[in-house]
Amino acid sequence: MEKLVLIDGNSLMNRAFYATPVFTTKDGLPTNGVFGFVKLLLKIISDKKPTHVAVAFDLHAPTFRHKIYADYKAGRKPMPDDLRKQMPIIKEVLQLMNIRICELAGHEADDLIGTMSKKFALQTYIYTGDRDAYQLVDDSTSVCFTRKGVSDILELTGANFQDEIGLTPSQIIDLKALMGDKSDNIPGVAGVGEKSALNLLEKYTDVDGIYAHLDEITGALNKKLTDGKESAYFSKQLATIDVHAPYDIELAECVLRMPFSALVKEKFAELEFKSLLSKDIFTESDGRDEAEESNNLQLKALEVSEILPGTVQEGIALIKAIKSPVIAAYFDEKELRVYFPETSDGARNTTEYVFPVAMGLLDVGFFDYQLTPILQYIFGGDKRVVSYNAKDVMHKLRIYGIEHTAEYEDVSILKCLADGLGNTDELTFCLQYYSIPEKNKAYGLYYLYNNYSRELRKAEEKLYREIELPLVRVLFDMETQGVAVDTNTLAEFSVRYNQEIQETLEKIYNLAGEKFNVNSTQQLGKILFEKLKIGAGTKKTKESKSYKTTAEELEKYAENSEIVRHILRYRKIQKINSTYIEGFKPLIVNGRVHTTYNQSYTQTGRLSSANPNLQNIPIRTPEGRELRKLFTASKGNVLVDADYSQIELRLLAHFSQCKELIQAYCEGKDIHAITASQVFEVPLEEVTSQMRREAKAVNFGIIYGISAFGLSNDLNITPKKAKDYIDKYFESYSDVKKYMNENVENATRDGYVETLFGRRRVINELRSSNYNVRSFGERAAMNMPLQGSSADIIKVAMINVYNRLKKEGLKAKLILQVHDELIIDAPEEEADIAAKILQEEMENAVELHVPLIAESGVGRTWYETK
DNA sequence: TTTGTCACG
DNA sequence: ACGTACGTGACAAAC
Repeated sequence: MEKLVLIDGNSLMNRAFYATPVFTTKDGLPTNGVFGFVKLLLKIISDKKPTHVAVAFDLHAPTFRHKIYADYKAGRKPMPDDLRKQMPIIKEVLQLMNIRICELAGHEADDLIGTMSKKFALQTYIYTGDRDAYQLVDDSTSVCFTRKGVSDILELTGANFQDEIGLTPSQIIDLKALMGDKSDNIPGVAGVGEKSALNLLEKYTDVDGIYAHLDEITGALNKKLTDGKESAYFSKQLATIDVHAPYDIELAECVLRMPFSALVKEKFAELEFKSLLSKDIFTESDGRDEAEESNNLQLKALEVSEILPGTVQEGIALIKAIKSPVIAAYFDEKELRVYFPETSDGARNTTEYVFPVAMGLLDVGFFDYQLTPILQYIFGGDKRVVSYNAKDVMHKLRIYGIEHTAEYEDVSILKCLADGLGNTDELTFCLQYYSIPEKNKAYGLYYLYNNYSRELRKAEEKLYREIELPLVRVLFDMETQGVAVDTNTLAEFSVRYNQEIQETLEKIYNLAGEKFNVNSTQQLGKILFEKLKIGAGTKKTKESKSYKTTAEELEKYAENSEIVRHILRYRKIQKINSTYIEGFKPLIVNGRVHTTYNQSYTQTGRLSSANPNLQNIPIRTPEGRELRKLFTASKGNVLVDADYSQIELRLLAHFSQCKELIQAYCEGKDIHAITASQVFEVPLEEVTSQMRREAKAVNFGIIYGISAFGLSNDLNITPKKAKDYIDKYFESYSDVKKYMNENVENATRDGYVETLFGRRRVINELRSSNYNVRSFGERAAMNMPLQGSSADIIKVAMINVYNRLKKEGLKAKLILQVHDELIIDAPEEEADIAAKILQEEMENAVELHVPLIAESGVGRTWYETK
């Protein structure tokens, strides 16, 4: 059967660009958008097997919509530079592929697609990330809408459209006519949003129907519709895709010719699309590259063999017979998938085994009880098991009561070390990137494990084996242990805060003369600056409607305005209540909260903490700090806490080899006071607390990759004055200046920076032609070695503390990490030894040119440890 | 899903 | 002439 695929080139390039990690060729040309687009195109071809393909693009020229509406798409952000550069490349690739490109001055890609879909009478699939195309769906035309970047595709057909969307295709136009479209700057009817638009369409079918029955609609909505009638019809006109565009094209021009010529392969090689070269989509080459052949073989889909519960004994036998020391195991709610590289007779295994999981046993566990022995054999032995997130797997096994003695490999962590970017990707995304069939998840894990392992340099290998992998178990135990919460105090706080929130709201409503949602920055801005006119206010952007209402901004009016004082108070207690009181309640299990540490997310090597985030519990204000009373030691225990003193500044002294700083730290001097004395040119004895405070801000600024504007903002001084401070600082500490300059220089040359232990972060921004983007890259380059080395060091300390507590047979357990702080939950009689261990291991985690100092405290609650 | 705000190191 | 401090996560509103 003949099938036509029509692609919205601009839309999918945009999606692909944002969904694909940034990477460039050796020459610094960004290619991620082209790569993502080509991947998607190949996937579409293999999924749909079309006989005809065309890709439509927008042209820059104004369209007929601009002619009737000058502001059409006004205010839309311009295409990012890095994407714009890729548009000619994709067109060149398409030309080489002999795929028809469609463009027409005065019309958008949508119009050409609509026109072709109506003109050609064959089954048609439209691929786009733009919902406008929904209106084109009919019995022979489907719209395939890309979601989550491009990884997920929603196919809307004439048959399922109504069920999926709740409207008919033509009602999509009416919907837009009513609610407008911000991104295209289509006005719609003022005051009508999605909700009322949907209601209206359900009752009256379309815009004509609504206006024919306007008398049945009452109240404010009637007025809005009456006032907005003209705008509604005008918007409808703008929203309607022109399916009769004057575009002269024959179906024969769109024939898809496969395989692609060797020129396409050459182009892919030039663009460094290595994973695409092995694909079976090119004309026969002269067979010169044997390695490519074998690579191709490896990437072909494996057989998938299902082991059903009835034959579970076979499954067990299979697992027991595995020879390979390394096996890959993937499992989720639906299935357990296993791959091992070597069969029992020593041949390369080409089968992936699947154990379907019976559903409907969700309470006890989603594993069919028959799977338990299989999991036990996999994870209870002495194999190395490859997984994507080992800690997560360990938790699942813990919940289902399976002993897990296996060693783990963690592909997510490997990936993050290998590519020097924080890892935000899911396993399925990584598989796509390497053209591994989605169904071969276990084989994919094994492939990725090998692939990323090979990519690691010595330093990263060491980081992985000696720090990240051992840390997985430490974090697993910390998460499992959890932190005790004083639920009585929590209940008291809850009552108190809810009461004060109500009282404060009353006062705000009274002073405002009306009720409104104080949480809404939009409403708040209007009340303060338009109704009450407490001052001019600051608009966030030039033409934006909304005023800035940050605490910093409102403070300016607080002295003269009672309502502002109440609002600031409301903000503060509402934040505390929603995040740290009400927000915590659902996360308490048996009186404890169990955070989840993400080990492969940040760009610097730090951990992050979520559900709940225990790394941002208030401390900076006395009132917020009270919340730390909620976090207590277990019964009969105390909390032992230690935090590094100025670890990042010490690392700066170490890296820069700055004599003055090193000496100051070796002698245990007050570094901020010394900085103050240098910057303000006064003897040390005459440094005031104000001067010390400002010098402290300068020191922080240095760590962040200082700028005069940043510092001036922080200290509320002029940029000029801030620049003086910085100049004075660098005059006094010229080694620091030299270090920072060299650091940025090297980073710009190499494209990455490194920590003490060789953890890399790739910073593509350094090569941007945009000043702001580049400046950001430079600051990040200055900061990462400091923040990242600190993260490396505390990880070492955590592993050492963990091992020592174990070795010395103590009951004390590590329970929290807050970047430069560790907390142990210890029986009272172990408090002293735990504190000693903590301090020793933190201070001796690594040897630097300056001493590392950790200061410890003990208390019943987190509040008391300081 | 994105934006604004605010909590931490 | 531009518009920023570095790194995170949670909540509520708005899109």
